[in-house]
Formats: sequence, C-alpha cells, structure tokens
Amino acid sequence: MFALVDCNSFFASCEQLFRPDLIGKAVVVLSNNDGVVVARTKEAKQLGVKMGEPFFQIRQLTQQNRLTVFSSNFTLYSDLSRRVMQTLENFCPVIEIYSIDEAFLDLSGMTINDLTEFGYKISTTVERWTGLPVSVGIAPTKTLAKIANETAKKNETKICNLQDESECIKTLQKFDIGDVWGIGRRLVVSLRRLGLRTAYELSQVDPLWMRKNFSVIQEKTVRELRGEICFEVDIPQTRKSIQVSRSFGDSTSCLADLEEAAASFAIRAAEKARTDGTVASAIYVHVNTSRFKKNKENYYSNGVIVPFPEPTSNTIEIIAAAKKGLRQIFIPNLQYKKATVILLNLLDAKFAASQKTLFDKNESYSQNQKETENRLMSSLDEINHKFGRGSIFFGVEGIQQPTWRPRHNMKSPCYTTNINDLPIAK
DNA sequence: TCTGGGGTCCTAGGACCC
DNA sequence: TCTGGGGTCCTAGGACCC
Repeated sequence: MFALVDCNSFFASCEQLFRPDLIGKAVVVLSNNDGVVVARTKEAKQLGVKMGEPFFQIRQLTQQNRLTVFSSNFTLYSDLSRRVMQTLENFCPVIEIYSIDEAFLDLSGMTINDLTEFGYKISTTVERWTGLPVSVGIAPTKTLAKIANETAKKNETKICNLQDESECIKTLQKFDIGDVWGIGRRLVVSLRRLGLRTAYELSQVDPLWMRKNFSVIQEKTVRELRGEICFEVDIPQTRKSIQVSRSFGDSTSCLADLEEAAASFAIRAAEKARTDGTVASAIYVHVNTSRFKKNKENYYSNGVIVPFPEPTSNTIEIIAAAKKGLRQIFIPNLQYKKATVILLNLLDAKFAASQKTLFDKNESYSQNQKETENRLMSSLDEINHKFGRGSIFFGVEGIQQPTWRPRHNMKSPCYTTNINDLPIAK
C-alpha cells in the first residue's frame, strides 16, 4: 500500500498561515514575474479563477477586494515544505518527496491495523505541527493513491482509502480519464476519441495494446489502475540537469542586459550544482521574444549548447560559456522577453575528479589553478551562506536594478527564514 | 500594457560497430 | 538477378509531471 500526502492549495495555505485574517477568503499566488495564477484557495476557485490564468485578467477582482493576490515567495514555501516532509518522516521510513507539496509513503512492511485511521493521524499531526492542511490518499499503487488523494480533497475528512476493491472500482468509475496521473493533454484527446471516458474504462484496456499504440508508460498506468505495482517509491538521486530561467519584467533588445541576465542565471545554476556536489558537462543557453505578441512571424526562440572542456561547477567558467553561447544566438533589434540557462549532463563531482586523475597524467600548473578556483568557489558559497545571499557577488550580475529584473510586487515577508521578517504578535 | 519555472522519461531514427 | 543480421549509442523532439 501507498499513501500520497498532498498539501491543499499549498502556496496559498502558506500565505494564510501568517495571515489568519485571510482564512476562508479567496487567495491566489502568482508565478514569477507576477505572470499567471499557480495556486488558489477553494474560495478563489469558486470565484472562477483558473489555474494558469494571467494576472491581468483577474486584476479587476482584486480591485473590488474580492481576491487577495501574492507574488510567489519560494523561500517561505520551501521552508514550510521541509517542515511538512520532516513531519511525514515520523510516520514512515520510506518516503519519496515527489514535489514541493506532496510525498508518497511506502507502507509495505508496516503493520497498520486501520489505514483510514492512519491517514487521519497523519493529516491531524501535520496540521498541528505545521499549521498546513493536507489530504491523504491510500491505495495499492501510486497511480491509485493519486486518484485517492484527488478524491480525498473533495471529502469532508480529506482522507480516502481505496484498499477495498469494490470501493476502488466505484471511485474509478466516477473519475475522469483526463485526471489520471500520466494521462496528459495530448493523450486524453486520443483516448477520448477511442470512447474512453473514465479511469475505470482505461483500466479495462489491454496493457499490451496500450504499449503498442502509446508507450510503456501508458501500459504501466493501465496496470497500476488494476492494482499491479509498476511504479515503486523511488528515492531520487541528484538531478541530471539544473535550469534557471526567468521572464523579464520589461523586455529588452540590449545585449548587455541579456548578458547580465544570462550571467546571473549561470551563477545561480553553478551554486545549485555545487550544493548538489555535481559538475556539468555542458551548458545550454536560450533566449526568446514574447509568444503573445500579435505579430507571430517575428517570434524568435533559439538556444545553443556549449560544452565544457571538462565537467565543471566553476562559476567563472560557466559565466564565460553562457556569454559565449548567448553571443551566438543574439540577433539585434528584437524584444527579448526571457532567457534560460541549463546545466546539462551533471556528474558526481568526486566521480568526475577521480576519472580525471585516472587518465590525466600531467598534473600540471592548470590543475593547481583549478584547485585554487575551487577553493575560491567554496569560500564564496560559505560567505553567502553565512551572511546571506548577495553578500558577495559578481560584477557581471549588475549593480543597478535592471529592466529585466522580474516583477514581484506583492511578495509576502520571509517569515520563517529572515530574522528581520519575523511576524510580530500584537 | 500585462501570459511561469523546473524537472523526468520514452521513442524514433541515424551513425556506427562487427 | 541477387545486396545480411544484430547490436549499441546518441540526439532531438515530444510527452508527461508539479
């Protein structure tokens, strides 16, 4: 059996946690650059606010005081997520943190008398310890646990246990095929065309036929709906790529602006790699203009991969490569709206280093140089960790508030991570 | 005026090998 | 006239997830 624990309207709940005056109100959280809606409370859903809806289309509601809007505050959400996950670890030794707001618990090998009761225990404990509401879905496979969780969200108790087979079938018969985990926007069109409407109907399709006509993933989805485990709880290894990208507050046609943005993203990506203990074999740099301009023919979107001579997490090398790539794809006089940097083919840093000394016999001057630079990077990270991000930074990041800096005009304080932002009880 | 960011996996097809 | 068989690796593109 698996349990899927998922925080309800996670980002919005995080905001309400420190703004109890907003409990029971319509609240949404926006994506970066205050672009689109990424989280909504129940009340906001009832107002008709859609997931992914552009902010400018719902601005009216905020002006009428019917809706409270926040820019995203990932520092806050990450910290609260960590607390939720730590709480869950008390309930089960094998847990897969699947996303910032949900985790699978592998209950196999545990003796639990009453699974529903167990789910209830989880939900009340998380709520008491963190202040955040969660739903719990329990089922024999991960795909079914997902469905159980969706169903739980509509329950009064926020718990749904699909252990019982007839109960499970009843639920599947009411569950839309498009909401099944692994059935996305494209697939649902083909499946509906075949006359399949519900999760139950999908579960009755021949798995081999599914594999032949779609892919092995869809075959597994069908099997999982029947109760056959195909997706185990997996404890993720370090990630294989690191992406940093932002839409710009204001678009720009200036190469210097783009260089500043690309360098900033490269710096952030390099930091993440060092935190993970990985080195990148190549970097991908991408820029694009706005997809939403009337004149579609002028849309420009291009990227290039720049390999490194040897895998690295050195910010200086990574910035240089990012700028090199950028100059290859830059075309003057376009209104750029977004830049992306991705570190590719990440390897374990220690493994990469051992491979190198294995084959590279001339331990040379350049090797010493490398070690010096690595120490420089470590010092940089330590200082910024100790005294806060930005205590020490690269000149290429720019000193003035650049035009490309994303908007986030409605960001809440970092209540739990910044001493100056501590809430005051009156 | 204004439309997000960060990941993973699978498949088909080409290049290449013996 | 007739032109093999079996395999690996890599990549781009497309699908999915939250």
